[in-house]
Amino acid sequence: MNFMTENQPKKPSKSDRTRAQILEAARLLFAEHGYDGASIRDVAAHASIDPAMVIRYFRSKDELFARAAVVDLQLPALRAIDRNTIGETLIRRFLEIWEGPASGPGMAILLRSATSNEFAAEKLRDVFGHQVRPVVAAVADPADAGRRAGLVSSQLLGLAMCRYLLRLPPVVALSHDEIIQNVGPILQRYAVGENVS
Amino acid sequence: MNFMTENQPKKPSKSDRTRAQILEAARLLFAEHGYDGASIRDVAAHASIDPAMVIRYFRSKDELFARAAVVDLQLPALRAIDRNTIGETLIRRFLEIWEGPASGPGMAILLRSATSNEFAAEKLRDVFGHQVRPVVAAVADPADAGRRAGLVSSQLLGLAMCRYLLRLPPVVALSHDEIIQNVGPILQRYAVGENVS
DNA sequence: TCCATTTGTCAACAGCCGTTGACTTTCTAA
DNA sequence: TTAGAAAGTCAACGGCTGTTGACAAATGGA
Repeated sequence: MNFMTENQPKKPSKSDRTRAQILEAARLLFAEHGYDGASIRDVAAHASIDPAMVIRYFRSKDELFARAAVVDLQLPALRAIDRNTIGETLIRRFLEIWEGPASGPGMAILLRSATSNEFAAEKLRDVFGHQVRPVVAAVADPADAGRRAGLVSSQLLGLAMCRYLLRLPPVVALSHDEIIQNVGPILQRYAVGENVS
Repeated sequence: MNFMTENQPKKPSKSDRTRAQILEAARLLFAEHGYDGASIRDVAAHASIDPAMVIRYFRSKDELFARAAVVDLQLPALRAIDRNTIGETLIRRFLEIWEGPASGPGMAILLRSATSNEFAAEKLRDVFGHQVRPVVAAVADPADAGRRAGLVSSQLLGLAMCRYLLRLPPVVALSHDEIIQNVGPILQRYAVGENVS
């Protein structure tokens, strides 16, 4: 191990390219077939590499999944949030995350496996706690932030499930504008609207 | 095969009990660990039976899953629906389905596996098309029924995901009343409220 | 050029899976 | 009581899985 090049991003050595190829193939297959459904042999074949190399570069399938399941929602900075348009802001960002050209399949990876893989579930709860919750907390009474963020997440995860994983035809058919105009106000209400008990 | 007793519910023969035990164990394990996560050997052990018996009674794992994944939401009869309270009606029924003492784990079975098992996904789309959609169609313009039912389902599936499968703490902590009062109006709006484009 | 490190190939391992068939035990009807 | 069907047991199969170690090729600095 050459520890000197550890922090120097100068070296795009051959191994780095292979490593990236494996990770890209893994992200694609994990997103499409879930943790159990995507075998190491599948990933290797998709990256035109030997299965043993996958283990060499990432120590195990679990570690490969952990590396592949990194999610950064890049939600707006807390200071820049307008509480009057938080609902629309969230649903627009949601569409970028799931359909935007620059976004990877990070959320699909987590959501696809979260129902049958405890690590993925924990990671998803983590995304909620560290990325979604703070945004809601910035516009609502902190005492309510958890409940409000939970309701927001239930709507957004449900929409993602129906549109991208389950592919429920009427939900797939919705245009971006329809989604924004129908779901935006709901998120607005969950985040800062009237609430109960 | 004794075809004469086929339609006579008189005979609780030994085999019928075993068959029921296997099915119950299967429903429990499929609901908890998903299709891939629940092996036939697990089901057999849980039913205190030999794995070969599972195959004898149900011809294959796929067929066992198909028998276990039967869902009847028992939504209100179409004629009996009040369009002014459809939102509250739906969310109350939702809580009964998922937490009521008489309800089985049917929906959990489907939802747990729908992200990585195409049969479960298709079955879930079927429940939407044949059980949820007609109810919404009974209270809304039939031309909009699909879209409206889709939005309703996105909220309900998302809530189920967060509360029962992902177990997001703030969503688990919600009381029945909180859920009814927060989500009910949303479903009401999706089902019969103002809509766009 | 030469050698050491890196990168890649190949075959095999142990384990779990769904499924099968041969066998024994238990029950039931005549 | 006895023959035959039903119910249950057991060991094994082929296949796929993650993972490993021994070996070969390629690479790059001296």
